[in-house]
Amino acid sequence: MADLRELLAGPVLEVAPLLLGAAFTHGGVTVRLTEVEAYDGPHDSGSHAFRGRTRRNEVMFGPPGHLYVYFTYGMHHCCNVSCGPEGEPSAVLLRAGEVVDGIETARSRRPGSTDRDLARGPARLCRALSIDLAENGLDLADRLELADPRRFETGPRVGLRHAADRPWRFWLPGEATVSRYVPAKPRVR
DNA sequence: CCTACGATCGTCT
DNA sequence: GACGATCGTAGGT
Repeated sequence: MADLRELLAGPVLEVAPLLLGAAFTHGGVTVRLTEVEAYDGPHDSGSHAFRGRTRRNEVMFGPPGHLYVYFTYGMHHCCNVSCGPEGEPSAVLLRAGEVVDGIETARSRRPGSTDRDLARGPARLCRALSIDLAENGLDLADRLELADPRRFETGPRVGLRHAADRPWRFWLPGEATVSRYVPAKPRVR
């Protein structure tokens, strides 16, 4: 198989579906990715990198194959795989997966959850894998085992106010762990 | 099944 | 000072 970093250096819309079915291991738990979203740096008003480089998003500008972790809503972490050539701030958000190894550990991190929901959703996935800001910038070589997704579907991204129309969410058909589509809530007041 | 709401704080303006 | 690439709970159908 070609070098992981080389594969991830391609355009984000080509890299995103490549991650479907991939096994991602961290913190003693392995997840098989079932749903991801593409974020295309400066061309994408939904991207954290749309207004340029900041301290938070600098991993997106670095080499491909590294983890970009951010903290949101005062309580949740979400993680992305940086991709595209160095200097181009694109990334793929890991939205959901199926726990395929270390399930007892994952259960202990999310007490009361059903097995299906352990890594269903970007913040739950980070919780199941014990990922927080300490993992920002982590090199994913040896943690990501790419599969060969023969078939996938695409549709609008979840929960964004801007550029919500772009069909840049990718998922494996028929997977129980794929989130239902929830459009962003309009602001009142 | 579904929709509505609020928690809570780092980041950027 | 405003807002968010979310989630869990509450309550209705």
